[in-house]
Amino acid sequence: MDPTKEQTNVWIGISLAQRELHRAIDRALREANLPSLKWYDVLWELDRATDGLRPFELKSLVLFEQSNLSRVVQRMVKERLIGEHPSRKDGRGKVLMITDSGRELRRRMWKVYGPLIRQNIERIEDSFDLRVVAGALSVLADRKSRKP
Amino acid sequence: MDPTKEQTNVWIGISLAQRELHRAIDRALREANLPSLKWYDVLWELDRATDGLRPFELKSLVLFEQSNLSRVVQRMVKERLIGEHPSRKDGRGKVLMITDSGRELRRRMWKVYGPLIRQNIERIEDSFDLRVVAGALSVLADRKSRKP
DNA sequence: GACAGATAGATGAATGTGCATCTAGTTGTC
DNA sequence: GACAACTAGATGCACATTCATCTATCTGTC
Repeated sequence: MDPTKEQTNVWIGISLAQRELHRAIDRALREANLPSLKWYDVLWELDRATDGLRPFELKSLVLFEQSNLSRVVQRMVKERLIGEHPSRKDGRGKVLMITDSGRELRRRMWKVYGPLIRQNIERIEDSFDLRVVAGALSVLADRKSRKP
Repeated sequence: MDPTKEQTNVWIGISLAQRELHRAIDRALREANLPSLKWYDVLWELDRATDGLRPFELKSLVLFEQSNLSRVVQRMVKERLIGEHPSRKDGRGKVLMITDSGRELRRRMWKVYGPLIRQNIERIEDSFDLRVVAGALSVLADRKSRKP
């Protein structure tokens, strides 16, 4: 059945806001000679995960396509930002760990990325409760909460 | 300066929700042998604009890169979904108009797209006010409201 | 009205992305 | 323990996207 006008507006809002901000951030990173947002996502998740992550785990955190993640990882390994170690538990798999230079790159990227998040999101803070907005979005991002 | 935790959560929510829903919708369209969401966006804007649109106007509605829009339009013209007419007012430009078969394709796409919007967004409706969420997002999507 | 800059749109080359498919290893079931 | 079904990850291919330019036209200023 057709969505309501409000439902449609939420979806359009998500689409356009993401397009606009993503582009602004990626542009700023590029201008600072830094890699793109996707690499940041990977570095961030691996930096948090103290025991490393399997690619399939990483994939469900960052919501990349599997084939795409596979190639991103290859490039990042080549740049020595992350390291690969064969998985002890699963002969098919490997464990990804961030390297020191990966950690350092993430920090440098954050110096560009962080302020842009702040500048952009704080524009709505006076009129809207960020916790409400974030709460709604996090439900939508969660595939598991979808009905079958 | 660093963003707050809530600011970051909003941005992450936008990113992940968009990635997840966009992929689900594009997949459903592909399974129904229909073109991707981007084409829908173009068809929709041209269907609303009774006098047609110049590519640069369309671009600021759908937030595509100019070079990309230029090629998307080329493909859609080749498929006879939209028509090009030289602009009478501006020798550099052209005016895009949707064709009947473009209108019809949009209707068929909506039959897949619409229900997916509904199913996904209505999941948050009980807990959140959609007008609030949409309002916040629309501010973020609007480049003009950004401070310099 | 001539010229400098701005704007509309197209395009070559490089890169990214997605789907389909492949291989290798794993888990269950009998 | 053998075999079928499943999962992790890689890769060929086609296509989409981006950046950097380019051309043509337009607009403002003197």
